[in-house]
Amino acid sequence: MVTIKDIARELDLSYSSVSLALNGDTRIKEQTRERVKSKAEEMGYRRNAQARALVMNKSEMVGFILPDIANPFFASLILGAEEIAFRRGYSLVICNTNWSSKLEAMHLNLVIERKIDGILLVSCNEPNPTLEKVLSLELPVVFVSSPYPDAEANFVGTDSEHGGYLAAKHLLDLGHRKFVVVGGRFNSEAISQRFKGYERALGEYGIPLEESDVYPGDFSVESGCNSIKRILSEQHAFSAVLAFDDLIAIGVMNGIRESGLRVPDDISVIGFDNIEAASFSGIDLTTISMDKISMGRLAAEMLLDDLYCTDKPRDRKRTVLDQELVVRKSTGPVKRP
Amino acid sequence: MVTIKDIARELDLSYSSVSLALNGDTRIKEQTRERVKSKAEEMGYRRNAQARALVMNKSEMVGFILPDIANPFFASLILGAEEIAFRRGYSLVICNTNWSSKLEAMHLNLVIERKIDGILLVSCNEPNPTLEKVLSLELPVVFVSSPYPDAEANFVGTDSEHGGYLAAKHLLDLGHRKFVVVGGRFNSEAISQRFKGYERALGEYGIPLEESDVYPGDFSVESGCNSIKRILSEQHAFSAVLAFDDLIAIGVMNGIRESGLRVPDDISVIGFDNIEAASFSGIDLTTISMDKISMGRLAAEMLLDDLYCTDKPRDRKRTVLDQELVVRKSTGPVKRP
DNA sequence: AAGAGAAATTCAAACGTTTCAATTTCGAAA
DNA sequence: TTTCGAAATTGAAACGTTTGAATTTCTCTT
Repeated sequence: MVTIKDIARELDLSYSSVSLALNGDTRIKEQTRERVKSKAEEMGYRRNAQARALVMNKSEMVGFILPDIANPFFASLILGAEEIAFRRGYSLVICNTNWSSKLEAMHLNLVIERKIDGILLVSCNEPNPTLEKVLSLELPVVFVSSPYPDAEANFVGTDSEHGGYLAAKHLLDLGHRKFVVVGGRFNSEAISQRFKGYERALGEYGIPLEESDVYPGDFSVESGCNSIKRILSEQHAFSAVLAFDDLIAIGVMNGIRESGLRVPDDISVIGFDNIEAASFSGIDLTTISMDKISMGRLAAEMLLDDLYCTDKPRDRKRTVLDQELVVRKSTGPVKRP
Repeated sequence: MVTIKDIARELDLSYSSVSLALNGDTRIKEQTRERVKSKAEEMGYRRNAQARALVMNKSEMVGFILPDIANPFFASLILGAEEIAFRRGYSLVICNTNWSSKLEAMHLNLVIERKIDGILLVSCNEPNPTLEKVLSLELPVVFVSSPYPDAEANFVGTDSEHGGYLAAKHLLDLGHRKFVVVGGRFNSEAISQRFKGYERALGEYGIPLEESDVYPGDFSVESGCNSIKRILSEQHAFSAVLAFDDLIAIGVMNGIRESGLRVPDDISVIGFDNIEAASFSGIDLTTISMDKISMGRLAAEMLLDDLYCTDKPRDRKRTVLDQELVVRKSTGPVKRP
């Protein structure tokens, strides 16, 4: 491997000169700088970011730890974050926790060892002592999409409670009065808040949400499909489904149709996130929409901004993005029997 | 930051002992090892992977460079690769090229500077001198999904030509004789091969594929939708659409339906990749299926295996995964007028 | 021709590890 | 007690940079 020393030897310069020249320091004579640069080019020199990071105490990498890379919602977040990170010379280290706080902890430790400069985190929000420890470090962390419950922490996302409210309100406006809630893990803060939003809307109509109306599961099409089939087999009386995300909602619609019922004629379904698939003709899912790519971008920007202003007492930042109801064909007025 | 030296001072040991102890070297007395480890724990020591990488000349990171993180096909590849990488102690650095060889080159340079140990690459296959240079390096590279045209290079993917053949053959078997091909960039090797597969199948029926039957575009729903609308407005005579991937195919179906026609009654559509959305009820896309997560896993395994066997003359490896036609409801027999 | 001042370059330490040869310590055999 | 070998520990260099202080080399002035 070609190093700075090799170039120095070749050019009969000290290696500090070479380093300075390569970094465009004007203390080095213009002509020498050029000589160094072209020699470096010629010899195929590539600077060693590790060595650089060691002495400069920053790696220009950030970690993005999230529950499920393949979930289109998170994939969009990554896309936005990667764009900004790359534009500012940073690389993204991606870690998939598969909704496990154990994996979340392992990944946190791993990226910290790697001396990444900051962390974007979609936490699965289970109690996690490692995360506590990390937050007490000097290392900047931005929570994305799902906020950190207690502590003051940087956050970019939406007002999930409000989103949940919007979703439930829409169904109520259509005349629905009996609901089931499908999917999700309740330890996730974003999900708890969505649920609270549902409850608030229903509360305005004096409708309680019983434990038995709620069917937890994974954030996947398969899980949504299985849940709704179980629900239908239980003869639960309901006219509308509140799904915690679009994948679940799509699964629910699959299940309903496979059971010989129609959406929305027999049952209305509303999702959450507005992933691309929600808009496909044939799916046409009513859902709560937000700009996921911007969310990723803003999160990365918030983190990187934090990295630039070193050692100043950083104050906590919060960015809450708009969201809105997108009405498609999966919801309709309740059928009066 | 707590370093090895701090522990050494605290315990009145040399820092080589501490290093050895921390790495579980048996030359250090059991008891000392334990003492060091618990002290490290107590002081909140985290080893510095940068420093380690510098001296060991390996970073235990691999780069994954690909065209579009948010495309579900690629997202699945990442998921599989991340799983294996993490399991073996490696981190994945993700880079999005947005189908631009310029970005591809920039990312290649960046990850090499970062001293990643190897590269997983879904190349956009445009001529790329930087890539040439990288391949001449000692650095292991595995091409994923889309092979490197000329050179002998590690590859994990499918036989795209065969896949293309299967797709076209299916439509021919259904009686279709007039086709349009929608989407994709032809510089991508995988796409060229799919196209060749189409041609071979049509060739068996003596049907030529004219330039005018082919509508290039992006790998996106939107692009597919726009293309088909243009095609329909041109009054092109055809009964079936060969789409280069599922997103395009879904867009095509959207466009067809929005134009008041039916799939497959009026026009049959076949995709490629079998992304999850293809199976959603309401989409039901006939497509060519392959195991994308396995593809990601195998690629990572191939790369990591290469990293372990250092300095042996590595021979080029190829893994070709099976693929199969999945018939759903987007294709049907041609309607005789 | 000397000296001042600026410009250009170099020195040397530092970043936090690993590693292997060298040294010290220890316990037991002679 | 001495000696020997094994066990345990240490020293020192190396990895490839950056950086501020120190030094050298110029270029003018006078």
